Amino acid sequence: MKEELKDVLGSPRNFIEEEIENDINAGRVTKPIHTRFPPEPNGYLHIGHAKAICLNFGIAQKYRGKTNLRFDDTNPTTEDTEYVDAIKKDIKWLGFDWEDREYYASDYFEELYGYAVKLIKKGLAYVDDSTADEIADAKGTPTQPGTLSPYRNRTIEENLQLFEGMRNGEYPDGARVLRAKVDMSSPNMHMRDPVLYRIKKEAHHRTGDKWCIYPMYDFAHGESDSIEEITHSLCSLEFRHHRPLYNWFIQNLEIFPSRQIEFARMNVAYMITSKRKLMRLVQEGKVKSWDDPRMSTISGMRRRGYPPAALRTFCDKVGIAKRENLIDMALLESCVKDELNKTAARLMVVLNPLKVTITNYSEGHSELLSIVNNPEDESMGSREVSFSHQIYIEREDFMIDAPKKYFRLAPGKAVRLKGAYIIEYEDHVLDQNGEVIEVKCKYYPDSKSGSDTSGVKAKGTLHWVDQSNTTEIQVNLYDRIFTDPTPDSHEDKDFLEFYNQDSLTVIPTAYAEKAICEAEVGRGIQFMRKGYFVKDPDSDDQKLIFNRTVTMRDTWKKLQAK
RNA sequence: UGACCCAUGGUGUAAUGGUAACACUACGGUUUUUGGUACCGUCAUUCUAGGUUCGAGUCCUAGUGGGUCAACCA
Repeated sequence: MKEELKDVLGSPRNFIEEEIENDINAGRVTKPIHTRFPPEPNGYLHIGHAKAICLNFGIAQKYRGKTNLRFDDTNPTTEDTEYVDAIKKDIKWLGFDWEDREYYASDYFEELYGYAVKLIKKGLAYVDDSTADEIADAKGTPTQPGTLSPYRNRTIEENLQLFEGMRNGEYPDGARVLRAKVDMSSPNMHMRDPVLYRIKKEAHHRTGDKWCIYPMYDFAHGESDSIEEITHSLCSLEFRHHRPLYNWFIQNLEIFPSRQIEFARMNVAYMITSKRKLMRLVQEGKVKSWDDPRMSTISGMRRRGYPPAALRTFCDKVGIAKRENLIDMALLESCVKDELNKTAARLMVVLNPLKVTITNYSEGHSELLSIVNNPEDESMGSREVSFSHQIYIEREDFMIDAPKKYFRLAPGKAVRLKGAYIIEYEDHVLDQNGEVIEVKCKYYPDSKSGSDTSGVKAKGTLHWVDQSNTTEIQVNLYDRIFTDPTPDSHEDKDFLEFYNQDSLTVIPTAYAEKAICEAEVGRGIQFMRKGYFVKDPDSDDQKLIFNRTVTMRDTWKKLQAK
């Protein structure tokens, strides 16, 4: 193992890789590194899962090992096949492949049952007839030891018979449980005779009615790791206290010694990862669906337009450690912008239009101008954009009384129209309310983009759309969904009190250049000077809808604020 | 009133006993037919107090602060 990985060993990027390399170097692992991603199919994947997915698949990739997808489906009450499909879709979209290793803890129910029998036979497990409350009471508290169950000393034969009776459905739900016989006075609550099996006469999404007893997490998860010969089982910090139990099972069952390593889960400012709270946003109508672009679900971020590559570099840049953290959203957005800057085609869309008439450009005439699609990537070619006597510019790009640092259109000023000509202010028209409804300009015919001989200087460049040749689109402007970076950390307040009422602004009609008709769902586009956008899957031939992924960096806005 | 984990710039991560690095943010500046991008610059006596050592962010002790653990959830 050590020889085969010689080239990747020696530069661990975090404490987990360090531990893995220690294990390899010390000869504690003799097979290729094997990790797993173990979601429970009872909800949709979110940003936190993305981190776990990148970690598990990333480490296996680095050390030339494998990663299993394993559904931790041991609780039929909450789990469903619907989630299985959604989870698989999300992982694939993120760019990872579990190949043929799609496993289910429920596939191991028979084997797990055998393990339980083995523990009983070793005198290390017993059937307990106590009620849930009685068991909880006898458990003690972190500062006080628990007391022994009156059923703790049943004979092996009796336990075997009772456990079989549980499996055969002879007792009602909750009548008995199987518990491990560990240590009721351990300072670690998880070692105080943890429950291994409970009776639940419920249909399971995969095994149907075959079972009426189901294993608990501690018994199912670690043993599944062993069955799959997972070398390193990575989980979050709250499972630290489960580790002694995890190892106790391995030792007493004499099975493959998987190793559990815990890391701090990632918290991102303004994002929540509680399944229950995410569900409330949907149920209480704060968002439209699980994949609403404001949701921190993977499906939400996909619809928002975050490229999978950006999510991967984000998870990578965040790093792995064991301390509490709150990641600045700006880091996520920086990864998104960086990816989109390289890959997104540029287009001009006017969100809030203001008519501009080019007085010296003959009415009825029009021409096609060629504009490059992405200055960062020549291979993306160029497109034709039509130009004529009347165009739209952004309302905010014209001011009657402009401050000195304003580089846009204003009385006495000239600006460059991106890919077209330089125009200069002549006059403007107001309506009865004093609102500007039109600006009249002259253009410099010899200032055409790429062959400018006019010598006219224009400090600013504006995006624009030819009025006679536009496509109308709907634009959804998204902002952060909460007004507080950690909405669920306030003991005295419900997290929904921090719901951002302005998290969605709909622009029913924006004017886009024709090329927008070629936009594809999932492929980010830059609306020049306005931000990155992506076509929403609800679009159809009648109506094109675009979601704002993220805004451009705006130094003018900052300047203005001062 | 127990056990366990953690503590490095505004944020996140690194430095593996040899004189604090990288990224994001913020703030300056250069370039620019996107006020975008790119590029340059500025921003830390490593929670506190002792100790070990020629030398401590790193090891030891105590304190302080934060987190986790008492579901027939995962």
